[in-house]
Amino acid sequence: MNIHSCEHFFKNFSDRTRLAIITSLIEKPLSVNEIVEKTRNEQSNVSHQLKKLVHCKILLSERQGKRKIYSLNNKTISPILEAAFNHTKMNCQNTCNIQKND
Amino acid sequence: MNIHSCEHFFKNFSDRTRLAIITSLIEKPLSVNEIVEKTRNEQSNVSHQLKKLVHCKILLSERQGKRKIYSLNNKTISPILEAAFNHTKMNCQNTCNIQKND
DNA sequence: TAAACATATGAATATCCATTCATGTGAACA
DNA sequence: TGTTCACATGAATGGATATTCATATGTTTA
Repeated sequence: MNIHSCEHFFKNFSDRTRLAIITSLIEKPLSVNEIVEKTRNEQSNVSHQLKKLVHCKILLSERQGKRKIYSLNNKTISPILEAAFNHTKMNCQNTCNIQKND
Repeated sequence: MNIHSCEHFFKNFSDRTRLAIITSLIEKPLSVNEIVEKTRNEQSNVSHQLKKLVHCKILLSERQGKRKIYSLNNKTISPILEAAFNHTKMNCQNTCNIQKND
């Protein structure tokens, strides 16, 4: 097994803003403005990052009037988040950690 | 669920050299020199990246005489690679793709 | 214990990319 | 149809980090 450009896929998870966006969508789909408010990032920055996440189909988007609703591509993304969470829980207690309810 | 520094964990997978190192170890554990040869990267670069991978316990290491053998922390890492492979197979046919047998 | 082999490390730099700013596009509603 | 709301985009830049180079550390063997 060899890798060509899977790095592009993983790169989406390796940035604080994008991870914040991803986790903000775990509960339910949100509009851009809702993501902006929930993650407390600039709107243009959020849009830039959303574009990358959609490109790798980590997120799906759908227009609703003026708004654009983004959702997690749960079928394949949840297992990755689960697996990553499991790793950090077992190995990275206080270093690289995903925390609940903060 | 909110994220603190899981980005550091994922960052390990988001670099070509580190991904090459990781996949070079899927089949079996290897020494540094073997990884250098298999991935065709500079020895010092490989060492730098190995350090990061070990820090997040993505790899484990064990000294054998002069050599140091690195192995995948398979219990938790395999599921992540599997899940990522599954995502790219289903969604990123020609873009962000993990390919088998080069 | 000196030499050879194997790996690690620090500093320098070169590259990449997240973020910001300014502005553009698109949809709705008065 | 012009104004407001919602989101996207291009260019510029500042900061992070991969890579390289030179050298250090650690391990074995002659």
